[in-house]
Amino acid sequence: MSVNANVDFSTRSRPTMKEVAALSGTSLKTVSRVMNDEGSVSPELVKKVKQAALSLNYQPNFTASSLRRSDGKTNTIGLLLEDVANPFSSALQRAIEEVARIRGVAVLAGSVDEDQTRERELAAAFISRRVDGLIVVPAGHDQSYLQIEKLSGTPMVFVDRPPSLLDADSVLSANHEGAKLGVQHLIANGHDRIAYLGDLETITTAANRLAGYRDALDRAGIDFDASIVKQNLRASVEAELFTNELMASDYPPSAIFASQNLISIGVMQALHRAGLQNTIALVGFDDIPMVDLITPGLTAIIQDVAGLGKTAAEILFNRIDGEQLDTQHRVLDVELVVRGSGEIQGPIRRTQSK
Amino acid sequence: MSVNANVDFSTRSRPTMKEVAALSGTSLKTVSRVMNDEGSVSPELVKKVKQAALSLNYQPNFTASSLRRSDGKTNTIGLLLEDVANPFSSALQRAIEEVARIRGVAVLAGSVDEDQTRERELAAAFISRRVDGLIVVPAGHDQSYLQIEKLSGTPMVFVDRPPSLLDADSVLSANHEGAKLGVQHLIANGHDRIAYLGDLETITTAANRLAGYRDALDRAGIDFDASIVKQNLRASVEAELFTNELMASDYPPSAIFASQNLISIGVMQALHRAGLQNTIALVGFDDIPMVDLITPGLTAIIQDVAGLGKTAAEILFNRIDGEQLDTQHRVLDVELVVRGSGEIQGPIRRTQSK
DNA sequence: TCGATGTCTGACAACGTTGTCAGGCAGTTC
DNA sequence: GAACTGCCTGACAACGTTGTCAGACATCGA
Repeated sequence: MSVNANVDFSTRSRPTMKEVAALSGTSLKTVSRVMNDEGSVSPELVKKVKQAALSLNYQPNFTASSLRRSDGKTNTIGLLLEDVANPFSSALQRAIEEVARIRGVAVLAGSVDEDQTRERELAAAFISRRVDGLIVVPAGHDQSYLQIEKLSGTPMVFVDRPPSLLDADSVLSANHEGAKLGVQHLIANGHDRIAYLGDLETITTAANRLAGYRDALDRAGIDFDASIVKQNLRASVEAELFTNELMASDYPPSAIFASQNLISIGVMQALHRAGLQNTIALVGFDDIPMVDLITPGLTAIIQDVAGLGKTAAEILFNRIDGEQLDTQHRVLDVELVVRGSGEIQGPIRRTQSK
Repeated sequence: MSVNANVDFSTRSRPTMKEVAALSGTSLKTVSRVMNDEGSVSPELVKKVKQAALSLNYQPNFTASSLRRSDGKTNTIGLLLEDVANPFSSALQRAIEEVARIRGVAVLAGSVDEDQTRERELAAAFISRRVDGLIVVPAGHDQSYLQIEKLSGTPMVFVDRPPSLLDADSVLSANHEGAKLGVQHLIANGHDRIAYLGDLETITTAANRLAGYRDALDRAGIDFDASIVKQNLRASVEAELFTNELMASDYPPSAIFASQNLISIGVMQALHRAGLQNTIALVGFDDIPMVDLITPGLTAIIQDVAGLGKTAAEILFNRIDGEQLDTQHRVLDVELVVRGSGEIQGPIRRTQSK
């Protein structure tokens, strides 16, 4: 029984342990032991089995293995992202992949597109594949459908937005604080008429940022003026148009706070086209890639996206390892990065800072 | 035997068909039939089974199912990308996801980071999970390790770069043609001293772009000058530094061709800092997000990234469906987008075009 | 009334692997 | 030489599902 049997791979289906056992003249179980480096196999047999496996080009079937193993782990996790193509989601995915890779865990990722139905479908697709855990940027406002799944033992961590109607771990950015910080920065630079351009108001993150904006105004004794606040802007173009409206109005603001990067882009576009980029101050939430080619640079509140992903992954893997902690709620600091657009002076002279 | 039995989920492990069968007073096989909508089950039984499944919150185990099913499909594909976080990769991922979603196929994605070892490890990780197919942006220069896998029946499609030492489908952009087009555009605008700043020369794509550059020069009768050609630039900063060097040299070029977006950014940064952005012409390969905020805008050769992903996914799924075609080699057109930086006139007056 | 036909159902084996257990064998101890 | 130990090996069942097949039952036609 030669180990170097000439095998025609082209007609062969994928070999199994059974075939490796037959070729090496040993039993299925011994092959399994060798493949899992169990150590209780004599060196000669190990060698024979490995040769046979090599000559058949045996590839272990991890799905069969995880079905049988007592831990039942698939070494696969699922990611529900807003849109894998947007920079926030893909940076998150990358950070999570980094942690997963060290543990030999593969990552299933999918885009939810702010659609509740897709969120549920994707979650179901991942669950039916028995992922060891889920990391979710929720779109809908009801994650109770995951309750039973969580009780069935699938750990899950929410990122960027908290879960609704479900008690589960979350890792968020300091949205309220960040927006407050940005608006206070504008106030400190002499502005008291600051527009707010925001995302879909149903997104918790967006709501928190608006609250931060209001908080900053309150503390400075500035009245909230609904006429210079616009939410539910879904694209750069919408932000651009509203900025144009603002600038054409009787009493335009001297500064703008943009709650999100697509909105910052729209505002910048409008200001540049109107030649107002050095007149109207702007602070944006979220960074924009390559923003330093533009003058003035965008003063921005920057999230630690990699930190969000890494933290979420670490919590998830701790849970997967069986750690029993109370529900975790982490909030990561954001940072104000000064680049010029936020330091354009407003009409009011003050020495106050922070 | 009530179907509405009160079950304590918190201590329960995930229910199986067996339990659903027990609760509904029928057999395992009948449950299976109901779950797969096989139709040959009487309406009353269907109802009973569905109620039992619902009350236990039964979730099918797709991995067990695919182990047993005769087609053996996991309805999962694997993506080997350069880096899930870069815009090219994530746009590709998104386009592929779009096609996969329609078929109920989930997507495993991982970053290879131009590292051969990671490429092989990731491929092995996906193969051991028995993906139905692979889409690969190869990093190494030897994909022969996938030969046996391909013969074992796993379809695979290469994107952006062709496979080496392996006969397999590929979907590429017209890199040679695109670079040629860009350089010819500069020549048509009066330039005859055009620098070339390029990526790692070992990447096929980069090599093809350099060849396109040389081709355009040849056709215009311009000599190749190695002193204004620099390859292996791995970051924007390196491109920026080399641009500075070029501009400080005795005989600086009047135009630059940047073979890739990170390089374009570096060049733009250098030109802006030196105040030369309206003096030195620039054409870049690949688009840059939000490039229209910068003046002059970047004239660029733009790839149809979504098209690459969609085409690759379609070829892959055709193979998965068992289609037996010759190896496919698709090349997608690229487009020259005029935005200003490439139309800065050079020293030579010509009326020649194309 | 009988066999033939069709519809629905369940027992059983199987997918590729690992957990459990018992058995064979050599070495050690009394 | 019997009893014990430890090491190595393989038979068997099991993970959760689906393919195969045969059986139960009802219906139909002659």
